[in-house]
Amino acid sequence: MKGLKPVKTRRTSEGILEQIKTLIIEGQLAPGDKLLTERELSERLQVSRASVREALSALNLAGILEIKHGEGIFIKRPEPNAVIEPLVFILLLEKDKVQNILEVRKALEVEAAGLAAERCPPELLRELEQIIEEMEATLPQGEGEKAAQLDLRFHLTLAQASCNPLISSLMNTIQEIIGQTLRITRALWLSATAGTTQRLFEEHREIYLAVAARDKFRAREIMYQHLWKVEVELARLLKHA
Amino acid sequence: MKGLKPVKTRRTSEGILEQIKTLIIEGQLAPGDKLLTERELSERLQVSRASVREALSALNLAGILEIKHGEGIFIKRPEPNAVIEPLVFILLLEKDKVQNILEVRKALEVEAAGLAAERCPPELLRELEQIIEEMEATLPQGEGEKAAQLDLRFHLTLAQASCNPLISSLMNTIQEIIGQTLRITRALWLSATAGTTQRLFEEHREIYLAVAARDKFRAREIMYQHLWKVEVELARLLKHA
DNA sequence: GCTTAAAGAGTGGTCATACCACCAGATTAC
DNA sequence: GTAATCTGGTGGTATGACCACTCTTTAAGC
Repeated sequence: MKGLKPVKTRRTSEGILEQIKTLIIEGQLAPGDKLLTERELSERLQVSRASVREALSALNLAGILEIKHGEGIFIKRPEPNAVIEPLVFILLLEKDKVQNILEVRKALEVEAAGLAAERCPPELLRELEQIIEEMEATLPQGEGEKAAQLDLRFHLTLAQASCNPLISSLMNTIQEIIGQTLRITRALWLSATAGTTQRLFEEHREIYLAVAARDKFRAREIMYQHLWKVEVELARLLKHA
Repeated sequence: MKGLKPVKTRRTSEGILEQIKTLIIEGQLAPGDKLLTERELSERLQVSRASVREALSALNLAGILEIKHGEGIFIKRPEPNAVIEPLVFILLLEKDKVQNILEVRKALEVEAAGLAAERCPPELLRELEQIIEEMEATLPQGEGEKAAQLDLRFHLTLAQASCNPLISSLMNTIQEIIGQTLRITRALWLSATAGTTQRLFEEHREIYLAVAARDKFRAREIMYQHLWKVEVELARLLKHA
């Protein structure tokens, strides 16, 4: 029967943390709020303090709670970091699955490009223009730290210009994961992209111009082609690494 | 200084779980392996069993360990589901922002359609074909439970056909969240989609045909148009709800 | 009367011990 | 030879004690 899941909550600590999560999801606890103390939870739930601590420890690792020694336990504002750590852990163990995360990134970036073309506020459009100008100014220097920084700035600003905070958060998360886990030495990457700086710049500029022209289909198409080429190149590098 | 993070490991249980994770990342512990017992860990690490249990509880929630009462503690094979739970939590907290979730779904579905056109295995292509046939057979019945089930099956099978387990898992999750959180009564939805069943069917069929023809750009384009219309319609409904 | 230091209360953190419940393997009985 | 029982080892939970941190209150000194 689809939709039914095996009953898996069986440890006392699991029951405790499910209740706490439910309170948060239902809005009865909001970020910044203080949770009951360990002793109060223990009393209310009729369980030992050790079981309560196990549940709180798990929620702490999951980034849901912030525990302050001598002060109390506070609800954390959910942030991408809560998703990053498990993802990084998986990617560290299954490095060949980087391709999967790159495809998710491509999906989100193409959508962001289209939405940015629809919604980009003027100040972010100016910021994109400025990034493109800086990219052009650094062309004679070839690849380097500066070019990489500008590339990242461009993509993250575009995600922000989508005016969808979920996409923006996911993009921030994914870019950080990719940055942390790709096992490509800088020299290898730089040698691989040698001669393509001009092309990358032109593609970035075309994305910007499509966004500026409010042409969402063109923005999507160019971003798709741009990232498809990047994926192909990275797949080639990974195969020979 | 970029790359440096505040030293945050300070609780005994945090130190324990970091060591266990390091053993796994370095390959000294592999999925399926049995971890030392709680009492052994307590002895080796010179900490109490309660601290060990706190660490293990956290790793259990994170999907890294599998704890079997009376048997032992085993290393789990990492799976995308470990990522899903924190992501689901974030999505559930921002469920009021359904529009944002729908845009993330559109991004993933369009990418899945393109990848499915490239990679769809024959058995899934046959399954898609069968779903399309069942859709055609139920057309005279109009909207209903059957049509909704077929719609969901179509989209989830397409996600599976992308051969990207991350996309597939995310899609499963997002569909479930959308199903849980959309504040649209069934009657309202059915009345809103009255007269569009034929169009929805035709769009699904065109997506299938594009996938069958291995035309990834067309698959992407039709999926994009399909979901864009759904989003527009839902936005209209939400505004009047 | 104001400032500073100490005390107190409440909080989270860790530990030791005891006992329960589950599981797999070994042993015994038929 | 097979099934039932026993045993030892495992995870699960509880209780109580004490430590360390933080904030508030109170008292002492100027």
